[in-house]
Amino acid sequence: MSVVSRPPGVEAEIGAQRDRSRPQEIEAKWHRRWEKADLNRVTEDPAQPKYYALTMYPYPSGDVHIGHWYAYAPPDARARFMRMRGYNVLFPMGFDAFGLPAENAAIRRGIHPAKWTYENIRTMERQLRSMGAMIDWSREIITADPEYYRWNQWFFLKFYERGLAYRTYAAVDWCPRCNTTLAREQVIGEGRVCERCETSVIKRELNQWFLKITDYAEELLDFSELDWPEKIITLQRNWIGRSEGVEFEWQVAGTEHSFRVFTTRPDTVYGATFCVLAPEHPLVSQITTPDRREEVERYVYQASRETEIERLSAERERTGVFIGAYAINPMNQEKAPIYIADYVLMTYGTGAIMAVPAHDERDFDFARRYGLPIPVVIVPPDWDGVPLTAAYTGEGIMANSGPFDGMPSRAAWDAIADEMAARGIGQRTVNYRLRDWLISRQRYWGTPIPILYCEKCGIVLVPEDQLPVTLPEDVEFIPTGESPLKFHERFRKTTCPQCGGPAERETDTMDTFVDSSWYQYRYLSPHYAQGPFDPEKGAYWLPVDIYTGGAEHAVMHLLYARFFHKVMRDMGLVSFNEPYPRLFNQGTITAFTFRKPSGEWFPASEVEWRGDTAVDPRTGQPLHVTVEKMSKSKLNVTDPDNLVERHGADAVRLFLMFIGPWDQGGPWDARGFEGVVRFLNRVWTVVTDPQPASGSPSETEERELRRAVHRTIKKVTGDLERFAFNTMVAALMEFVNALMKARGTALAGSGTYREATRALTLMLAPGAPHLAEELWERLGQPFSVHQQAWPTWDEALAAPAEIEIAVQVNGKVRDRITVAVDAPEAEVTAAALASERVQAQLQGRPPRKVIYVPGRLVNIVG
RNA sequence: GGGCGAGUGGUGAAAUCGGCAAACACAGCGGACUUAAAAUCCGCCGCCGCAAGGCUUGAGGGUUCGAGUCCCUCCUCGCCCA
Repeated sequence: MSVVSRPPGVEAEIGAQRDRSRPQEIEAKWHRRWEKADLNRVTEDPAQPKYYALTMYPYPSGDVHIGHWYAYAPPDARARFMRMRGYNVLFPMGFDAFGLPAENAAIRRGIHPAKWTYENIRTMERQLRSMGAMIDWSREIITADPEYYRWNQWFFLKFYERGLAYRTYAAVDWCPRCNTTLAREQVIGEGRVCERCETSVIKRELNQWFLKITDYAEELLDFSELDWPEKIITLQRNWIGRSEGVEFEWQVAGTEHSFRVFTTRPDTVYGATFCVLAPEHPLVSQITTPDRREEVERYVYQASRETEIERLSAERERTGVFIGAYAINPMNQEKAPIYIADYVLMTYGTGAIMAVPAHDERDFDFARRYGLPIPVVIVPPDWDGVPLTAAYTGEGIMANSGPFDGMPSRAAWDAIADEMAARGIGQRTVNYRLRDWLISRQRYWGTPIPILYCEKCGIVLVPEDQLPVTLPEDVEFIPTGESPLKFHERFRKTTCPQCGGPAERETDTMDTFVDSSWYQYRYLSPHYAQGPFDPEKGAYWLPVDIYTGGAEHAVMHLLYARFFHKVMRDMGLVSFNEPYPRLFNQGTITAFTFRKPSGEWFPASEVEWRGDTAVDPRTGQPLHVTVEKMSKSKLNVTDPDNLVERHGADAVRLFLMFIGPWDQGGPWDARGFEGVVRFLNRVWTVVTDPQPASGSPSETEERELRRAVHRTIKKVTGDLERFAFNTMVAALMEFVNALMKARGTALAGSGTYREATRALTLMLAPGAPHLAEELWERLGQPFSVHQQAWPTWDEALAAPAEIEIAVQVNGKVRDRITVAVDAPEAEVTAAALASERVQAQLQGRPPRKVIYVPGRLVNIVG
């Protein structure tokens, strides 16, 4: 069989070299010792500066796979580094334990969601321990614990009291597969699919609970206190979608009716030749003339069956129906026919628009289709007066606009807005794309919404002292798609705390993003009973110093948490403005994914490579290869257990750090893993087996090794600070290569060499905590390496005595000269000019200019 | 259609402030050790060229003494929005 290259994506046989440190033994040994010494227990210590390193907690899907390792090992290394630098570091972990997969498992396999979830959590805790993460497990939170979700309910009551939680009947997004409503943020992309299961969502009209995030829209647009990736900020800004405009009123001709429109282009108001109402607009049924009624009703019905994406699609022909009525343009009193069209949505703005065909693309298409006039009111700079072939949306000079003619459109924008305000026609408003946060979920496995419906008193809050409203355990899971809570009589039927009469509980549960909106506070005091967290602990630990996690949460979790935090601030629970002042996103680990010609997924673990072609070994059929996010359904999930078992957690940690920039992610490919295994073996060799030759090393040799030590400390320190884990590992490799050269020489017996191996061990501790601890012990140093001070460097010792300077002639390197590090400029340039190769290039001409970049190069311009 | 990001050896990548492109690895090639292989250790390893030398960071242009890095146009890919 001609297997040419090793299959990527599968953890192949890693060359059978022995791991010299025997990772299986030492890792188990140090797990026991650390546990016994309670090394990772963190307590508040006012004498020490604190550092709260938070990383996004996982959903307990059942196993820690390579993506979790990628998310947790590097931040753990960085947290360890901060601890060695003298900070009291909190690096907590918990589980986002509510959610649908647990419930689906219950329906499919008859396991109770609680049992499924808690068993998964136990497994994942064990795996996280094996990673060697410095997690203080005494602070663990599990959001499915009543002790936790009680505070979700408490927050809900507080939000309600502040007018930030409300119930309304509305058309909302519904996932037919998950059988629940979704928040707008959970409906993804062009296809408008469910964030969890990728099923197309539909609209349903239901009574639902919302949190009023739009009250904070303006403040959420203030990113000035955030040190976040620009990309996330842009996503949030676009999501919130602030637009400034004017809202004004149109009178329906010959009636008492009127409607309001919102426009961002008041400067084009004189060009409005018709108006469009959303088919759902309440006015439609009242102002449609009898002769148009039949056609209008048909159109309204048709539109109701279309999805929002169909209606908004740019490629689609704009259709609509004239409803027989006219509206009066308040600026020039002209009559404009009123249409309904599906491209106007009831959910955005006022559900009605003025249509300016000359200056809006969609209105232009519509006007052309229905033969409506397209008067130009903003003259494009180079316009020759012929009819427009496309809408002109830029700026220009006003025309056909009464008193505003001749003005630049930008100035007319304000002038018309002011005029409308002065005449009482309308006013400037700000419109947001952001909608309120829909939190009702028609599912069992979530936080019950603490609300009762009483025949007499209406909506009644569950009193604070009756919290938590606990989920009943004895429920039946039937695949009807309805929440089991609906059929649980004892849960549903209760008495009203106000009047004592019969009442029914709300059977919807909360979106799990409520849980994650404040979880960082619960870690501080996970069992605190007087509030969501102990304010004394908060005073010490808050705010979070660094938050790490995936970028996929940009407009979900990260936006909700900011909103939640601002409400908490307004409640007086916290005193600062942002929950996560500093954020760093890691990339996604993807995987090679294979499909048969039939389109069926093919398990990545069974693929055979023949050259560059992936084939099914049973049939010899070539497979279609793509790179996808790891997912069980795509059969491309790699789990690192094999590698961990064989080479230890340290090797897996370092490999994941080494493969590339952490914020970049990339396809998983175990080729290259041997590199870190070899590196760790070499570390073991240089530290435990120096093999000194007799005699004493030269002063230069010692100085060079010392220089390597200090240079490496500087490099590794800087790299860890800026999350450059890949170059940190590279720097350590380089350092070990230097030690490898010193090994076996007289240098290996020197104090300098011992200093170097000591520094190496300390610098290895964040990335490879087990091996570092073992080496530390073997160096005869006191337990624990993780409680040592991070090594410091001396700039003078890190600097070389002599440096090589590139000599360029007209920007091209022609020679290199070696000079003393502190050589004065004149000396360096003189040496450069003296170079034979430079002279050859200059051919006797005097240089016109000489540029000297200290320590780097001399550029001679001839 | 709009916004943002990316494109560097056979491969993963490095170059932190406009200053020697390719650090560190993987793969490959050669050598030492070995009866042999693996492992290990040492060396070579962008492209063209016997060499001298020339060329090279998606393509083209510009700014600059000097551009992977800044600016413009275009191509490809990714993400988000429409």
